[in-house]
Amino acid sequence: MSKEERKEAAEEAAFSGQGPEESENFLPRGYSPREVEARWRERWERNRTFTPVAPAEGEPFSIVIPPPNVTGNLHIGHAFNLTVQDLLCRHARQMGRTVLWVPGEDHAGIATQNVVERRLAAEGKSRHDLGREAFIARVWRWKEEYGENIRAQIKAMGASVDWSRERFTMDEGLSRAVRRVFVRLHREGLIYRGDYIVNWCTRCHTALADDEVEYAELPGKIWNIRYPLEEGGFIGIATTRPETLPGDSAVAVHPEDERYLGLIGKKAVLPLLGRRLTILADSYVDRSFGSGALKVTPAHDRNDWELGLKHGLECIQVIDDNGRMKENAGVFAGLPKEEARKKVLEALEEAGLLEGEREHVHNVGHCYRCGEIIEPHVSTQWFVAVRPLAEKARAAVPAETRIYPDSWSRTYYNWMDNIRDWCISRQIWWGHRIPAWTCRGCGELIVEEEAPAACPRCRGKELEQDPDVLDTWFSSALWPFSTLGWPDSGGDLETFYPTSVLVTGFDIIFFWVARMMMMGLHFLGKAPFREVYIHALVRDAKGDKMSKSRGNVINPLEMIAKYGTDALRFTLTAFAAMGRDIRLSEERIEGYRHFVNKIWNAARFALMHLRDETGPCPEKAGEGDGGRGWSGENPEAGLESIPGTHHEWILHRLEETKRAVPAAIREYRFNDAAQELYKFVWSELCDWYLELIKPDMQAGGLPREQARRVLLAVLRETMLLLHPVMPFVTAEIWSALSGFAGGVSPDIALEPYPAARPACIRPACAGRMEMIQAVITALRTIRAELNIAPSRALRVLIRPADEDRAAVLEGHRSMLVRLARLEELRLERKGEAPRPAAEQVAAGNEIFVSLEGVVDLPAERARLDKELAKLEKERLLLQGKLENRNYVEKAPAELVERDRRRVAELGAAEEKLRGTRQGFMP
RNA sequence: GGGCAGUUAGCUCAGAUGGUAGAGCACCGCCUUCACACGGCGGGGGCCACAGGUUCAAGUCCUGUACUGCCCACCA
Repeated sequence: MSKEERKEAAEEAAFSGQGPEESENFLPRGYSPREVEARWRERWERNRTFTPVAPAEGEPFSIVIPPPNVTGNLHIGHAFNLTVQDLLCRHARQMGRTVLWVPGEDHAGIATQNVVERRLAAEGKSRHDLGREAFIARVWRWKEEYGENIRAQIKAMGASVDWSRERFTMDEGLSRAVRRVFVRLHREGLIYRGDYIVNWCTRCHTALADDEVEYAELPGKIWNIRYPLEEGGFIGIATTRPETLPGDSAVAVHPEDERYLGLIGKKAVLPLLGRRLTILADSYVDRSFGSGALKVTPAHDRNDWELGLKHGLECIQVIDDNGRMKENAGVFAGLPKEEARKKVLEALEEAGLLEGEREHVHNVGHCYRCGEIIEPHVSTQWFVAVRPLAEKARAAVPAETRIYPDSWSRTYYNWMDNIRDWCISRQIWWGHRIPAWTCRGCGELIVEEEAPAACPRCRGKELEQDPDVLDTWFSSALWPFSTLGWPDSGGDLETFYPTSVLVTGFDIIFFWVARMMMMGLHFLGKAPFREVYIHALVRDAKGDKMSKSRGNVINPLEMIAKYGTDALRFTLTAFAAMGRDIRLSEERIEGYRHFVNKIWNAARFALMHLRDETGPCPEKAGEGDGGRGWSGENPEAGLESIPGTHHEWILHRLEETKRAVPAAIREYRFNDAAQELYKFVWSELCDWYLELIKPDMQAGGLPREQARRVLLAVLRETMLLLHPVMPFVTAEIWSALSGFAGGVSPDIALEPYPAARPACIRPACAGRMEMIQAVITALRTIRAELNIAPSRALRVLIRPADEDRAAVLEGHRSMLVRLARLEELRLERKGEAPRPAAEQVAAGNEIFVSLEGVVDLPAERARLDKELAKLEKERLLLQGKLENRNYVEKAPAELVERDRRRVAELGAAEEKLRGTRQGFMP
């Protein structure tokens, strides 16, 4: 049977549940995440496991979920985000804190509206065919229909959120909060309405905030155009947008530009239209770019708008909100702007005013929702004057809120320092309608939380509500307190605000984090989070940012289906230290699925041995109805006094891991936590400890009882350590183990973090174990490199380095014999080496493996040469160091001493090996 | 233009307070050892981008260079 065939056969057996062990054990042979996860999800939900009960003493722990788009799909970024939050929540629960994790969804104004509009378009209709009310009703239906989708996906990740507190940005409570905030800011003069040049999407037909515009470099052209001067001659102007020419209201040059000094204050004539344009001076103009003269079009360029304000220029709109030329564009009226560009150029050409063109790459803004090129557009919009809010928000970091990693603080400050007023009105229908009404009678503007019955000034009844809705981020900005009940006080708001930590990607630091800080501080007087953890952004295969609407999302559900949620979560956790740019590879998830399976099988092994044929055993996995002790005694008591280096060692390592993991989590070093766990479980518990107790298990009697007690304790606590990262497999195993541990809770999610056992911290013992491991590894290496069949037992002489080591090795004779497969082991400090023999030095001990009957002299000679070279290289390196007087004098004495000992050891080892090699010469 | 990251094994990436380089996958050899072939044991593979500097000692600190990526601003 080939390797492949065997693999297939094994998979088949596991899949069909027909594995050879099936009837012998109560955990199936292979871990099948699908079934286990469904069962625990259902159970946690049914039992409301994650609804916090009355706050215990001590500080509660709370997180509000970054709300995903209600009709969106979970992408890998969400999966990562959720994993981190869930890890923190589950860990905090273990630490005894009252934990609230609030779930919810965002109405995602433009994105959701776009989706529904696309649907309509497929039916050949537009939103205008339905009318506002019917359209909104349709979006709500869509939301009801598809909202369950994202909810199920959050559940699939194992997120321990409290579903009884789920919120939606458009639900009644949150909408009330939105109106309250709007009205209050308006009364405080921090919300105002005005004309402004905004980023306009001619397709979405709405204004966009600056950070909703995405820039992309596109090849374009710069045209040089001659503007005739009133007094004769020309002035050369460079432009990338000739179609805006009809909207020019001035020409600008640099005040110190010698070429144009004489022209300042004079007039130029606008080509094709003949309007007189003042030539003004402003230091904004870059003398070195183009001709150094600039046409000023306040209505269609951000910078020109600023210039226009400064110099009191006329603002002439020539492109309408659909991207077509208006009537005042003369002969170009009615043309789409792209057409107009061609026509303008043709006309200039004809008039002999086009001097030339050249290639030019420039950054063009695009709508982050639909990708359409953004048109600067002057219109009446609502704004938040954010300066006063931003000052407070800036000062709160790091005093009130610490940002991790700290480097992001700088980005945060930078943004706060350069902040511009926030345009919050959007010309769409899906969202929070702006609570402002205009009186038809007297024109009074009324801003109220609820629709007023009549105009307070003229008593008129004809009031018209502002048609616009608020930027989605406006309601998002209130999320940390609106979800906790604000504007009502008390309750959750009192208990859980400020929240403990916000977990989010850096891509929405400005959109969201900064604004939550501003609103939280302004309305509650406290920053909304004590800490902000900024994690890496998961990008798609090409390294592009994934976004809700761009459609380049990767579906983690596929990964879950293939490898299980725990494998995905562990992978993401192991990734979580990289500052940025995560590109998730499927192979890696697959690799960690092996880890999950390894854990599962370690548990199967334990259960097999824990089953005491003289005592009770649980009936079934997953139900854990045992409740009876497995051998009468409290299995946890007196672990530290169980003799046996292997027991002491694993308990010692367990204690170290128990300390290291929370330390890493506290500092958001999730990858370190994952690595620590991985190494402990696989390389130590499975590779060594489980092998070491097999003889104990076979021996029966007291050794077996002792091994079982240690194994049970270690495995249970290991499950607790793993649980925040891998909730499902640990819950299942915990439940299966619970029958052996004296009637404890079968739900690991409610278990406290294991208490430290100071008596089990024994570094000296760990050192002994490591020495034995080194000897065993040396023996295995000899076997492997000399191609000695695994079935062949070895005859070995070990010359221990000293009496201490001799005693330790003697004390673990059976361990050595078993794990290195020996048939004879002599431990003699002066023992005579067998000839021929393979030799190796491990931890100072000289090891000889008799090669009688397995002679492969050339192989052994080659091996010895390799070994010698390795030793010599290391020795020379260290000797070089020690010959350096500076090193010897300045480095810590213990380090120098260590190196000296090592050199001596190496020298001795080399000498021994050389001696042996002599014997191998042909 | 300004700022910030990254550059470590074939690939994807870890390497906190400076002390002889690690993981996963891939690769090579042996093994159907009674938890696991999603496994076991062993192995090969890296002058840690480059150039200087600080230090007894630098992947790790400093300066500069070269690529790559991101963020912010934007030049008509």
